[in-house]
Amino acid sequence: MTEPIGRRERKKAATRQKIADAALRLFRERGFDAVGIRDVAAEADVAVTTVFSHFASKEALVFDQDRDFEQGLVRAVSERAPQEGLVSALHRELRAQVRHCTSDDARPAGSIIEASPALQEYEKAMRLRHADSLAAAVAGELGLAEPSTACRALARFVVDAFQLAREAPDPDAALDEVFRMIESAWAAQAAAREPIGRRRSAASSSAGGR
Amino acid sequence: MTEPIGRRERKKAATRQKIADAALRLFRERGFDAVGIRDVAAEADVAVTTVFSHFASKEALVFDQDRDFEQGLVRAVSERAPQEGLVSALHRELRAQVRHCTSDDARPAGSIIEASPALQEYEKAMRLRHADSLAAAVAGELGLAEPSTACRALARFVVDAFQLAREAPDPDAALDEVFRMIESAWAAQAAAREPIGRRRSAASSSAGGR
DNA sequence: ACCGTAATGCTAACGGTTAGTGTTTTGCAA
DNA sequence: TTGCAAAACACTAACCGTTAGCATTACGGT
Repeated sequence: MTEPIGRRERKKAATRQKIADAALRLFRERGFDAVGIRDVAAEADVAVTTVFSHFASKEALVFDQDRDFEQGLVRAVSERAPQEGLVSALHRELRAQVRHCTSDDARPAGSIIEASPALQEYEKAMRLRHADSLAAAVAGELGLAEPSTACRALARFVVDAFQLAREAPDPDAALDEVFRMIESAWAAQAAAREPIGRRRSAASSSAGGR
Repeated sequence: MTEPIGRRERKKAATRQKIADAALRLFRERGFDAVGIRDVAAEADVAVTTVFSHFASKEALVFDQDRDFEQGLVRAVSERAPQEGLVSALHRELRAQVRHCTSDDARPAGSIIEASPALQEYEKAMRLRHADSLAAAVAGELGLAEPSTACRALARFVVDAFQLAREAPDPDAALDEVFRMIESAWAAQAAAREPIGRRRSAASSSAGGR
């Protein structure tokens, strides 16, 4: 499944890793803003253009492995248990993500981001793009051709919940609190859509396991 | 109230206006990305450094008068009618703002922003900052020393509502829809905070005038 | 062995932004 | 009026992220 790789791809991956390692090391030592792309390239012993052939931007050097977030959200809604509510599934997924981010401080990226306002801005913009993906996934789950306003709103709220939870002193409690609000908001939207009638297979009910 | 201004401040304001006008003219003619700061400076007949002494960035040249949004939100909560609900006041304010943005296409900023993805990113990041101001205002209105999680969530949701409404084919309807969700979310949060007891002077109820 | 191509390198540049350094203009007081 | 400090402005030169252009090397399939 991950074997048919030749020397070429191995070398490419090695170069990429060498760059990422060098960047992380320098960022931790001197801080994100005090390290130039040219420094990273020199430390990794590659050309500047090679850095940009592996990473789209300087910020992408920090958010290298952070594709998990977007994928996690989309999978949480598409692969959830048959009768589990959309919001509940997202609640569980985000609880796991928040814990992974806050507890695993060993991950050096966290401290680097906290030390650079520029990086925090970048992260927020990135999460907004994730919200669009989530909105599309939710719309698909509901059988809609394109995301409705309610889908988009839900997706935004969920991403907001993640960010608010991470900034809060007690992330778990904050996440639960915001998700109570989201749960209610989603229910109100569903009620307005179906005045009186049969419910969809997926209704609501907040996450249980704690 | 706006009189005790000397020649110095008048000249400074004139220079600022001259720069803003020149920038807007060039942006409209050639597009945001095709105009350099050096072009703007030349057109306004000032030095590049002077441009940056009046505007923090190239993007700020476009979002010059857009302090209205932030101020409007804060004033909507602080200067609302005594018995009007927080969410209702914000709903009314945003309805006005959305209409002002969508109808008043004469304002040249709108078309410039639509033509540049970079500007749209910048705008989203800007709105997030506005959410923090709104959260602080809401917290103050509730007698809290610092914004609680619920305040921050409400502020985020409100800003989300604005952006979603502007992107929607029917902005007014989308705004109403998202605000139904927000209203419900806020009510759920209030209920969780006061299990059973007297209500605050400001409760809820959605905006009426339409 | 051969050729197309992906990966990397080097140089130079573009555009936003800033530091350093003067020069003019303005407000204010002696 | 004169003198002076500060603000506003100009000019130069650079820094930094990013990209284009082109040369070179290493690899993979034929």
